[in-house]
Amino acid sequence: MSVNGVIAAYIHVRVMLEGRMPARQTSRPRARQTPKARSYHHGDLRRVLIDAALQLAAEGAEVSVREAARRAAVSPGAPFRHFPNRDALMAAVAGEAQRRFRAEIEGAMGEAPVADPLGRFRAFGLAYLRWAMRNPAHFEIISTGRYFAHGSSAELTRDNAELIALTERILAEAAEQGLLRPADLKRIQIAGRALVYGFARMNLDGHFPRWGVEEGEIERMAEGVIDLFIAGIAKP
Amino acid sequence: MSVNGVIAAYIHVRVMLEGRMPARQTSRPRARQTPKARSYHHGDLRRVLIDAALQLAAEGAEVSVREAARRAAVSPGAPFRHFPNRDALMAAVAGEAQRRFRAEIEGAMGEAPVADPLGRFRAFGLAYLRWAMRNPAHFEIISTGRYFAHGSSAELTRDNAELIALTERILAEAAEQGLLRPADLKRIQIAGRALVYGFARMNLDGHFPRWGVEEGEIERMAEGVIDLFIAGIAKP
DNA sequence: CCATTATGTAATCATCGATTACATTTGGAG
DNA sequence: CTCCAAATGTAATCGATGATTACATAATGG
Repeated sequence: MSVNGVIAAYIHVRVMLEGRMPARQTSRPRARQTPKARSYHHGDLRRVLIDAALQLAAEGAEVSVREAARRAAVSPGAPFRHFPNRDALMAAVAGEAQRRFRAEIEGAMGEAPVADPLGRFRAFGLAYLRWAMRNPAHFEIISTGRYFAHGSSAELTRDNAELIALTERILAEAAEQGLLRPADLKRIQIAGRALVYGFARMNLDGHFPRWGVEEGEIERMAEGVIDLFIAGIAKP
Repeated sequence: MSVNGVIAAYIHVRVMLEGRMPARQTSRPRARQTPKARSYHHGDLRRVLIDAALQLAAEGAEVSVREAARRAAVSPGAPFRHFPNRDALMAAVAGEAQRRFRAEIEGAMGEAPVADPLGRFRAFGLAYLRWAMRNPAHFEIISTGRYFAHGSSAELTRDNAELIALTERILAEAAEQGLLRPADLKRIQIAGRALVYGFARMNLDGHFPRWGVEEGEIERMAEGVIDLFIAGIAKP
């Protein structure tokens, strides 16, 4: 094993152990021709940290700053150059997850007929639940507010308000077209949201086994629950 | 300052810093006449730890084994004589909280007229939500399954199953009396639970500010949401 | 070209859950 | 009553984590 090999192995071990990438370049202090080669500065560490944290969450692992740093092959203190604390990182992660959530829902809404408010309402609920059940860790992060202070992610707040406004418009249309039994619209809106949120969280929090609902039945049950609710608010 | 004074001050500092209560008795190695005086053995540390943890949760603080030990004036390792790990402590805490939750709900149900299934269903939902909103930290612990492995608290599992069976009976009675629109009972049951669970968690997770619902309106909104749901499943 | 700023590293702290070896108490067998 | 074993608490220690500080290196713009 050459001297460089030994050094490389040493670096590898350190990377395995702690994820640190020593500043030492094996040769040529300035490798101009390969700007992609990891240099002392990372490139876009902020972005990479968010992605690493998202992936950690998706794997069901606990999101720790150090682990994200390890995956970015960077020292444990480096993330704090981009986020004042762990919560700020989580807020950024939540912002990204919420963006995807909103995109998914709005995509599904685009396929529902504009002229059918209750159909759109149903599509909203279904898209909401499908995403929540297929991205449980991300849904947890954006909904719980346990990982960072409320409102510390402007993106999350904005996208959330947008989704609330969307259901508000849909229900208003349904009411205008005389599709609803008489009831306070805000109450319907909140009840509907509580229903899907509660269903998503029952899944997330592992309640369904004790309700005797098998894994494969959950999506069908979600549909049934939404339909039950809509039948309850719709004019007979 | 006397020598004993110095020792007392030293002890005090250690208690302040780490919450440890040294075994050293200022005199009389065996104080028979006061069995309550803290001796080397604690008496019922297990119980005290659970209560300390419950109180920590109620204060909104993070529940840590060390902090519970501090409050019990015991060394950081002592709790592990009673709980194999942190999760086991949390499971015991959850068991205790769930016991209170069930007692509260069954108490409220006792006041509802037996002959009115839908009224009992409504009372169940209201009691559920009231307790959840007035004991947010306890509700969080018993519902989330984030603090300990599923099913590691037999008490929690049993009480939970009991509550599920209760709503099942109530709905069956309602159906027998012809009070319900035709629908799958299990679907109604799960939808109802998702509704109240979702509402409770929206409150817990701080969603209501962004829905424009003030603190004082929440209980009224809870009532409205439950009534909306019942009106939806009841035969017109 | 150089200085200012941005970004990463190294070293260090306090806290936490957990484990181990040791100390003290308690309770039962003889 | 005595003595020993089991139960229970203490002390010391480990590894992981979030966080902070001083320092090193790169990037940028006048």
